[in-house]
Amino acid sequence: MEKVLTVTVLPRSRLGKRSPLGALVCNSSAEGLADVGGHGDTDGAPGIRAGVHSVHGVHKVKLYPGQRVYVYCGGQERPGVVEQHNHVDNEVSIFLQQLNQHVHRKLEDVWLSPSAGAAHSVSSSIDVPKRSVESVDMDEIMAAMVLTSLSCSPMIQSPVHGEPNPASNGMDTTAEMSDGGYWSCDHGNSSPAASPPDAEADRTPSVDDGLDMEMDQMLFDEPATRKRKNSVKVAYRCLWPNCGKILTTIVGMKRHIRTLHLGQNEQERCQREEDFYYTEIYQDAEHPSVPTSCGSPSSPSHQRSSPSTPEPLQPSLLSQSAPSSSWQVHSEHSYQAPPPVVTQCKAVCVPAPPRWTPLVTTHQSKQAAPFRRRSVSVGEQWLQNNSAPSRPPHLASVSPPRSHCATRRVRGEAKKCRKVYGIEHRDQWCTACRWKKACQRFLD
DNA sequence: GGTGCCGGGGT
DNA sequence: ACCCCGGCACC
Repeated sequence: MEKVLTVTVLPRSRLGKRSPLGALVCNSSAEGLADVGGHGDTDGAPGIRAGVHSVHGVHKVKLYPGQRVYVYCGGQERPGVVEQHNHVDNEVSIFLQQLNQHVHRKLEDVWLSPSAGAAHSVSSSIDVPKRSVESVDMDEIMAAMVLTSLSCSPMIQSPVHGEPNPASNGMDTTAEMSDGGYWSCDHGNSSPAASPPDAEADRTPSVDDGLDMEMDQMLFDEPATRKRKNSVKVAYRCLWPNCGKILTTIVGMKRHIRTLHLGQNEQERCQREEDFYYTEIYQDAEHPSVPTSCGSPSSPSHQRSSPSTPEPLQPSLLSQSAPSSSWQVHSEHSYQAPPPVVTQCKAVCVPAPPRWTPLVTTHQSKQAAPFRRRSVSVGEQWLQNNSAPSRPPHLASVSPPRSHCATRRVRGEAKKCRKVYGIEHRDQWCTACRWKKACQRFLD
């Protein structure tokens, strides 16, 4: 099944056999959605809880928005409709129609069928499309994927914006952009002219990407995700072309979609289709704006490569990474003299020539590193004078000129292996001496 | 010129 | 990681 999914659904099959997403989608489409709780219910236990899926070795059950579930509330079991399933907390947000209120329950506390009525067929109580597993087709698989992605926070997908990858090429940018567009772009003027289902199909690749990412986040980045989810306000945005209406309740949004977009006669046929036409949006308390920025599609690269954002980042990254790399450089050889010299030399260092002021950060980081004093060789001087000024900053930062404020290690007073053993007993030298490195045996 | 050793290349 | 060596600074 996984194979089918991987090959059929995902254009770029990146899901390995053990891919969590593969497993989830698999379950979502075949068990989680079409056959939740009804499959493998061989022990005949009534009042199946969603969590019982773990009995089948499935640890994550996907409850999709609109799915009918049962929970205990006010001392009795009440039917409700899933609004949101938070995989991270394993918490389900449920709307209880009877009480007209929203509740949050742990997944374990959610029933997929009423506990009353022991012989109640599980599958009959579950509000699922009446289709067999064999009839799982593209639509259903895609639906599973879309629903899965809908139920997860778009914030999860947006971290890319936080740390733009300078090396990302056009392809990457495009993919990410379409992703962002999917989540939050205003459909008022930038929506595709295609009909919504087509639009949905068009988006599928991006959903794939997003899904991939968010699964990674969900499974491997839980703390961060949880932290974020708790601090955001949830709203729902209508994805219908030229609509973009935002409502705070999922029920209201569904009603909006049904009445305004789907129409009454389509209501039956598209029982759950309204799920496809809205998306959750999150408003962070700290950043009161829609998570994924929503630039005009005409200038997609503007967001990422805008000089204001990534550029300041670069120096800071450099200034953070450069020292460590310098440290690494200077300590990479185990035979080298230990750091005592370091503190001494740090104090001796002087700033780099003013010519390099644009690269202040690079030099500052470099300053911290040098261990020794070193004068400029003719060749180096020439390089510095001729090629350096015309060298683009990023190249310079990649391979900065040797810092000539550096100190070359003062020649030690101690005798070295060469002197002690003589060149004829080279095999008795310490390794460092043999390699023409700083003597390890006779430290200064 | 001898020596120490850094930076870099090869495996 | 290990090994080698060109090249430079210092003596």
